[in-house]
Amino acid sequence: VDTVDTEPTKLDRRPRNRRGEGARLRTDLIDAATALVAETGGSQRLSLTAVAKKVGIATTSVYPHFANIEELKVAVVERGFAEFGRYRSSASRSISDPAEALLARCRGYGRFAVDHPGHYRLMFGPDLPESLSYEAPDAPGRRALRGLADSIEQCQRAGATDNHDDPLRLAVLVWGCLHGLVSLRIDRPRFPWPTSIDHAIDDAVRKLVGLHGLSPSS
Amino acid sequence: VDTVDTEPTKLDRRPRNRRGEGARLRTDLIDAATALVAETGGSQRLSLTAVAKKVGIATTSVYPHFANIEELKVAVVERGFAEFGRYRSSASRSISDPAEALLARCRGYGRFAVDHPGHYRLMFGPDLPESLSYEAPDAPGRRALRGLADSIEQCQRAGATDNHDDPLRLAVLVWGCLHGLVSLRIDRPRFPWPTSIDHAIDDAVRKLVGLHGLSPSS
DNA sequence: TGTACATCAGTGAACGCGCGTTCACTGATGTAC
DNA sequence: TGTACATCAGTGAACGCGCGTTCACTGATGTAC
Repeated sequence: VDTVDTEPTKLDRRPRNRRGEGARLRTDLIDAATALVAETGGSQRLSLTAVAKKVGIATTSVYPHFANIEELKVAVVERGFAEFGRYRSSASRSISDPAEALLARCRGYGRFAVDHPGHYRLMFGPDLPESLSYEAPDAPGRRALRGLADSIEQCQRAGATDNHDDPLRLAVLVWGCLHGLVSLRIDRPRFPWPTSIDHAIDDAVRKLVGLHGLSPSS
Repeated sequence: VDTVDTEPTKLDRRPRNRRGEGARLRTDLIDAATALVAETGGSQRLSLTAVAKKVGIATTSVYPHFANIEELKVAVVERGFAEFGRYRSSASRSISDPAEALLARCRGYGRFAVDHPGHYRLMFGPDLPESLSYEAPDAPGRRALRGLADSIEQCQRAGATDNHDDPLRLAVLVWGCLHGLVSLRIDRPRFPWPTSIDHAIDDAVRKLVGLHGLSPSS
């Protein structure tokens, strides 16, 4: 039997912001949406209703901050790309050899996907909001790709490979393969993968870029 | 102004099956679900309601044939894998050289994905029904992978490559890369891809398997 | 050859859920005077 | 120093939509007799 005397309080209702601090709710909403994407492993369950419930406000209170879910998704994706960049740059920090740096950055790519599968699917899958969809040359995905091409070009200049194709073309190829390797791992976690994701990435990148003379163990 | 005299007929209502032919509705439902997956480019809009509407029956009439959407999805996916197999085998038919056959089958893989993006996403994405999710060794995806490994092994035996790694391990690597290359093409159709999908697949597979001595143009 | 009836192949109404979106509103609080 | 009030930060009710699922039902038709 429930304790009848407990008043039917609206549970987890969020305290109202002070005057002038209404913008806080905006970041709280992005936090909640980010958490929902992480929890549900995708953007399927990302709805204004679910986000409002998680934050503890009325659904209608979302509207002053975001006109629709799409805008909220964009904010989540932008955060995701920022974190994605940190993964890759921190992976190659303090590595001077360009080939080792390239491999480390690619492993960082994989680690981000494994750590944040929901965000990865949203960022590189079919649900990416229109406004970020790689059409603008300064879209975050395009910038990441240019970074990969730069890293490959460094390898070519340092003589770490005999492949002198267009670095951007090579980068697109490497990107595609990385995407497939990590997508399958996060979407088929129970498949008996014969090697670790790091090993698979190393193997693929070495072969695709034609890196030579490196110790084959990572 | 509408012609008022037209009775409000339930439009597109499907004629009732003859007695004993109730099973026809089952295939009609799979047809409709297949069409919906093809139209919407995924399984998002695949619902009992939508399928029933498309077939022209009451929603409740689906239940005698499928207990839930999951069962319907399974039927759609099984059809998809059958078609997928036809793509790959017809691509390599009448090719005797094992390396050329491997490349042709991989291009067939890509063509299936480009021709049927909705099915491809369902078959290789996170929405695959549990019962088909690659755990059983005889799951259709597992059989396709073994076929790829066989094709690679033929290349090794014929001396088309110097790589003598475990063919299954190589096949998993190639599969991952193929998956990424085609997934990005179908999910980012407006990206300025520098090469055709066929060319990208050829390039990647040659490098990953280490094929040599082939005319580099496909 | 006729007819009763079991069965088949569905229908229709109803319910609750989560969702997006509108509209009028409320109550606290900073600030102008 | 007090107070009126504009504005800020949200609320609550309501609507229609698509969805899954239940339940009792209906009408045609093949078949047993």
